[in-house]
This record gives sequence, C-alpha cells and structure tokens, in this order.
Amino acid sequence: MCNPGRGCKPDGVTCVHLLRACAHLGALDFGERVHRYIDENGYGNAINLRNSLIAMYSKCGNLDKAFQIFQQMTERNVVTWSAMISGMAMNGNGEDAIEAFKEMQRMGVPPDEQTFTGVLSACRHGRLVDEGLRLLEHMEMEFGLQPNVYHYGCVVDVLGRAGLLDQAYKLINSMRVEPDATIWRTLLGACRIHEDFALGERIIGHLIELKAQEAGDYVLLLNIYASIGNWNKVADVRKLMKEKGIQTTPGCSTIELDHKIHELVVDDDSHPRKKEIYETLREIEQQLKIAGYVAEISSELHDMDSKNKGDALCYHSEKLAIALGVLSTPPGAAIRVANNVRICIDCHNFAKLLSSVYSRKVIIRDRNRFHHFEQGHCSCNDYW
DNA sequence: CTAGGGTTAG
Repeated sequence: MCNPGRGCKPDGVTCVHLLRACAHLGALDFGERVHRYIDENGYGNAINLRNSLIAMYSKCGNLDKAFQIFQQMTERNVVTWSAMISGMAMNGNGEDAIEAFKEMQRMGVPPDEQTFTGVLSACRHGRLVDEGLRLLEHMEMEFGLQPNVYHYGCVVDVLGRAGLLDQAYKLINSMRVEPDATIWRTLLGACRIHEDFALGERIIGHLIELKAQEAGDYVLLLNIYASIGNWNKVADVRKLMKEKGIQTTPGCSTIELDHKIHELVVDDDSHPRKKEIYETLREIEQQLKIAGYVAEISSELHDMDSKNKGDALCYHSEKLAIALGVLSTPPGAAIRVANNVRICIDCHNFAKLLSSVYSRKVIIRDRNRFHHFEQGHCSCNDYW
C-alpha cells in the first residue's frame, strides 16, 4: 500500500480516493486493507474518512460493518446520515432507512437533497407508496427543498409498480421540472409490468421526442411486445436497432479472489480456468436440479423453443462468476459478485437455491442494488 | 486535490 522507495506515503486524501474506487468496484478486500491503513496511521478520526468508509462498506454489500462504523462515531453530520440511509436503502433495509431518517431529525440534523435521494430510494426499493408520497410533500413544505427529477422518479416508480399508473402519469405532468427520458422510461417499465399498452405507446411518443436513439428505449419497447407475444413487432424493433447500429451492453460479472478482480462475460471462453469453471457449473446445476431447480425461460426475450432457451441461460456471466467462487473458496465461504446489468430471474433463482444447497451466503451487486442470498432466500423485495 | 445519491431495460 505504501511506496517507501520513492518516499511517497499515501495520506488521508489518497485514502478517500481509494475508498471511492473500492466502492465503485465492489472491492471489499482492498477496501478493508485501506481501512486498516487508515487506522494504523491515525487518519481515522477525520469525519470525511469515516463517511467514506460507511459508503465503501455499504456499496460492497457489508452493511453490518458500515453500521458498526456509524455507531462508533461520536459526531455525525448530514453526510454521515445520508451515507447510512443510502446504504440501508441499497441493501434492502427500507424500514431501517426511514427510521434513521426520523432519528437524524430528532438529533437536530436537517436533511438536504441528497438525504432525500437516499430515503426516497428506500421507498422505491421497499415499495412504500404512502411514505414516498408523504416524503415528497414534506421535502417542499417542511424543508423548503425543491425535488429534482430523480426525487420525482422514485415516487413515479413506486406508484407505477403499485399499478397506480394514472397517478404516476399525473405526477410527471405536475412536476416543476422538465421530465427527462429516464422518468418516462421508469413509467414505461411499470406499463410493461401491468401490461398497459395504450399508455406504454403514448410514453414511447414522449421518448422519441426526447432521445429516441438510446438502446434502453428499444429494449423496453421489445419487452412490451414480447410480453404480449407479438414476435413480429419484436422482430421489427430488432431490425430497426440493427439498422441504426444500436447495441445493448453485454452482461459482465466480477469476483475478487486473492486481491485480484476476475472479470467474466456472457458465454466466457477466455478465462484461463474456463474448463474448471464450466465443469463446476455443470456439477452445481446437477445438485440444484435435485433440489428442484428449473431453468426460468421467461426472462429471455427471444422467441426460441424451450430447449434452446434452457441452454442459452446456462452461461450468464453471474453464473460463471459464482462457479469460479465455488471452486476457488473454502466450503461455506461467502461469494461476492458484482454485475454490470440487472440480474435475470433465472440467475436469481439459481443463486437462491445455491445458497441453501451449498450453505453459502451469496451477495450479488447488480445494476440496481444488492441481493443477499442466504438459506434459500433473498433480501430483495422485487417480484421474484 | 478530499466525504453522502441515481432510476428503466438488456
């Protein structure tokens, strides 16, 4: 960690940067080394470093450790509270996040815009409709803070998922800020869940006006048509994407083993241990099938026959990373994987079952949030 | 030079 040969010793500022990098990568081991370095060098009393540690541990999925640091702090400012609230939200402890939000006010620390980002995220992840609406109102009336498009987006998401599509649409139109493409996409996602094609197509109109060239818009459009089984329209959209040269991001997972980050992609055939990985994966699948695992085919958007779907789903990068984790760590050790896209329902089932059959905690950070799998259950509140 | 947030979809 230190470079004595050049007489250049990392200081507190260096550590702040390092912790941010660890948080971004989900590199818990390295983050822990930075933590030890901070303590050994007496940097640990600086409030910005304690706050950075809370964020790092939260973003690496170790909420207990983040909370431990939080509890040991004698001085807590708005950043401390916001970091803790966001950490609870992203790790699936929505109720705790709201409790913490109330507690900070009892302690006389006024929330700011970023605190509301955290607590409204908690409402979104926890599906807390009334709480979300109430907070959005209090934000303006009680604290004089102008909600931004993300704050509104959380409440639109919560309303939409609850099936209150009209109310969500009205909220977007009543905003004092301009709706962006993302907030329309949020509502479009809800239209897909509740199969509201009329509103869905109206929203696509708004999206095309704003920035129609984004891959995500077309993917959502695909989802709507796929969920009603209109494969002709799906094919049309795919053709359009091809013509415009629009590509979707390939799935990619990372796992940290012996202080090294291993990166795996969908259908990876370039990893030096690919033979072992695929062997382990097949062995795991056999074990899981005995326990009742059935490949979930509905998460594929292609109109293939079931057999092909079953095969295609075997090689998602998170499964490869989990297999590498199983074969590289001692029995019972936790497996931590970071994913660049959202986990699919099949890999979610796979991890859930693996956590019970192999008696391992599996912690997956996806594009959205953390999934803590333990004894056949997941901490997440989503519909799977 | 430094601390807290981030949506939909694949």
